[in-house]
Amino acid sequence: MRYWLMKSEPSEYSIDDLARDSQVAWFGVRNYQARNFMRDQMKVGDGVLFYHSSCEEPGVAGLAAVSKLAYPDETQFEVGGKYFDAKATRENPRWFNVEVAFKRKTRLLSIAEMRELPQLANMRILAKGNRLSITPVDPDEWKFILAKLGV
DNA sequence: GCCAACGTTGGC
DNA sequence: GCCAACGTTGGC
Repeated sequence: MRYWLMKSEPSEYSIDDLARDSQVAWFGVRNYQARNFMRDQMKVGDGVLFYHSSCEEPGVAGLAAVSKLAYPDETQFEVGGKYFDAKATRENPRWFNVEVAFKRKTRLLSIAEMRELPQLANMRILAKGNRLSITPVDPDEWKFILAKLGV
């Protein structure tokens, strides 16, 4: 069992949206590293920190879990769509997505607060210039964050 | 296979 | 809205 942090812009899809939907396909990822995490490493049951990015108060907003193994991202085939990829074919898909299920909303653990916690100093999300939308989380970091959030 | 140019990300 | 950092593209 592994742990992950997944970014989403709340104006696009927030923790409240996930609470409403219960489960969501994590489509639209167009970065190879993030794709590889989903395709090669994420397993059903893995823990997910749901992170709000590009918003007024960025930070961890809730918890989710991987609920379905990776499969080809349907949006790569949608001609004219935002996520269309002309080089992808059904026989040889390029992009994949897992699905994640809602666990719970938490108080916001802001990036500012995270930066002040030495236990989290090595998190990818805090590294300068980090842009990866999916990053692995250490079991120790996961435990610490859950304790911090009183979960 | 190099690398400059370009587009995107995302905190501030 | 700014801009640093990064990934991708494409000419050579």
